[in-house]
Amino acid sequence: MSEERSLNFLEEIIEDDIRNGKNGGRVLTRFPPEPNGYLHIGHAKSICLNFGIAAKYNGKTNLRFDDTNPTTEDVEYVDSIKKDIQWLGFKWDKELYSSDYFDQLYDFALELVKKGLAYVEDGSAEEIAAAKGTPTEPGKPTPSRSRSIEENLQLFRGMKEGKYPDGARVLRAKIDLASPNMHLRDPLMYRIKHAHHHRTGDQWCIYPMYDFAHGQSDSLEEITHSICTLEFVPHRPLYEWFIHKLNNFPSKQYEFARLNMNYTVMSKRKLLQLVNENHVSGWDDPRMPTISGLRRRGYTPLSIRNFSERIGIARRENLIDLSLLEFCIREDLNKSAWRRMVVLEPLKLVISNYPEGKTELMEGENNPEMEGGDGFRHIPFSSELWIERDDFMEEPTKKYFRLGPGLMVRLKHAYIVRCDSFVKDESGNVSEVHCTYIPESRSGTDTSGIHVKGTIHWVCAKAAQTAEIRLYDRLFRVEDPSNEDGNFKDYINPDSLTVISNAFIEPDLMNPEADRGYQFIRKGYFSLDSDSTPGRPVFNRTVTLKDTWAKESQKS
RNA sequence: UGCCCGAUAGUAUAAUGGUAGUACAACUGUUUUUGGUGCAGUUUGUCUAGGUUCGAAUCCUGGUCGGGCAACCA
Repeated sequence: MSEERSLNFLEEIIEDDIRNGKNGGRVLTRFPPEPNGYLHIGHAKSICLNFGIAAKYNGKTNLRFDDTNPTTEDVEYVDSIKKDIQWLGFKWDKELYSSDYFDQLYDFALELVKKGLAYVEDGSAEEIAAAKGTPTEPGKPTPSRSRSIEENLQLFRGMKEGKYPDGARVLRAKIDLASPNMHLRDPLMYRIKHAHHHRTGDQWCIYPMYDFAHGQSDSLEEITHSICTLEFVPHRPLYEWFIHKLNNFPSKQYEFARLNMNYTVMSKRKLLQLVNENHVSGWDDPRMPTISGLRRRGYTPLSIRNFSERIGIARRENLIDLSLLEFCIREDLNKSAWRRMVVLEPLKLVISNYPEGKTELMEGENNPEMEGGDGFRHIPFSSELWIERDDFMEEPTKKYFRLGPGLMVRLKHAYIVRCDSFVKDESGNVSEVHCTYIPESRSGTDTSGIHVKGTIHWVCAKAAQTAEIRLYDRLFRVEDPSNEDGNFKDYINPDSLTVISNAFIEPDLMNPEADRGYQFIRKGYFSLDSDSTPGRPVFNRTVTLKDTWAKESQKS
């Protein structure tokens, strides 16, 4: 099942650890989101890595919500995160919360205070920052730094008991104010926040900071490999300092480069702005790089897992081509999506030698990539059809294989027709194309001996139903909106959404399956949107088909 | 200009001192009742200057370039 692939650097580390009998060969990872937003494709990379690597080495993965900041977090996010991970196809071992450890973390903090390794700081945020120095100048101690252990104990307990207002005091680790690593200049461990927490309610008014809480949570769970992104590299000495001073389980932190993708943004802060300022309809807008957005867009879990595998894991900054993601979903959907015919921009085609009241039922396989076609459906055919407007040219160019005066095409699953004439309306637009059909050329029983270069899709005008179709394009006009001058929102693509309110669909599509991918032949992959109502389907375009003709015709 | 991380085709990612490979993208050709898919092929690369070595993408030194770090965020 698994093909040969060289190991990434984390797998090498783990195989080394197993070989050396570290942790008795046990592998336990964790995925630790803060529940303050929806998961995006970058998180998917991390999820696939953490769950994938554990599974590969017979280990397990915990889901731990890093919920140490009550003012930004909410159960709405907890629920969406769980749903997204499950949808991607992963099962966590334990569902845990940093807030479950608040008592234990408080005890750890007391222990450090008692060891003289932490102290209560009275200075304001500004005073603390000023005393920290700069990267090129060492910091200076604040008056609080020399407090006695007894006094620290009393003040820290007072903080917990709610004796002080927000911002009045903090607990700091006593490390090294002259360290070249800014994170070691007596980092904050606890701050006062009289805020309601989504799980612990009003039980606490002090909350631990990330650097203190995260490592000790890893330790408490006996996480063996704590994998995070590159911006935490400078935090690692601090991660190790706390574990060492508390003599806790020695979890190890490893870092990899986060995912960046062109034509989108990937930070929660920016995604939140797009939602709050209504540049998109919500976190699950199909243009968003969120997992919920991709799901609604029609992406499959498999395609996202394959994408995560293909982009690789390394420690250098990257900007992945959107085209790779698109390749992954086409690859999956080509094999599974049911083919249907839909006309987005209609033009009437009249077959003059076809009996006027007659209807035939043509057979169309669901998926030609599958053995036996994955079943088939009936498609009504009659003398009047809708075809795509750009499948007719009044004055065809050399390599145009579609309809034009005198030209012949195959109507998919039906007959070959020859264009005899066309009609224009008052404003000069082509309104009807008149053809004759070749009766012996019917699909499957073609004895005409005629070979045509083009095949076009169509929908029977009498039997056609209508649907709303939403066409999506990239959300931003530029590859890396975060790195352009000015605000990233200045680079939003104004044409990222095109709505076709009345496309003609073949009748079978009036009963679409919600979780199925469809390929609208020659147009792209589509999936049913949750805005659909009975009798009024709405389809999202997941991705276009590759279109070498569009490329060719744009050249000239 | 303090500390840390990094640099291999357009984009990613392998090669762990011994033939620079793979995928996507781009381009050819071929097949095809989707200008899709499939198949075959082509183009494009080790940041730089030294050093070690029979041999360097890999090890060492200097430089250049890119990124990160001074939140009571994670």
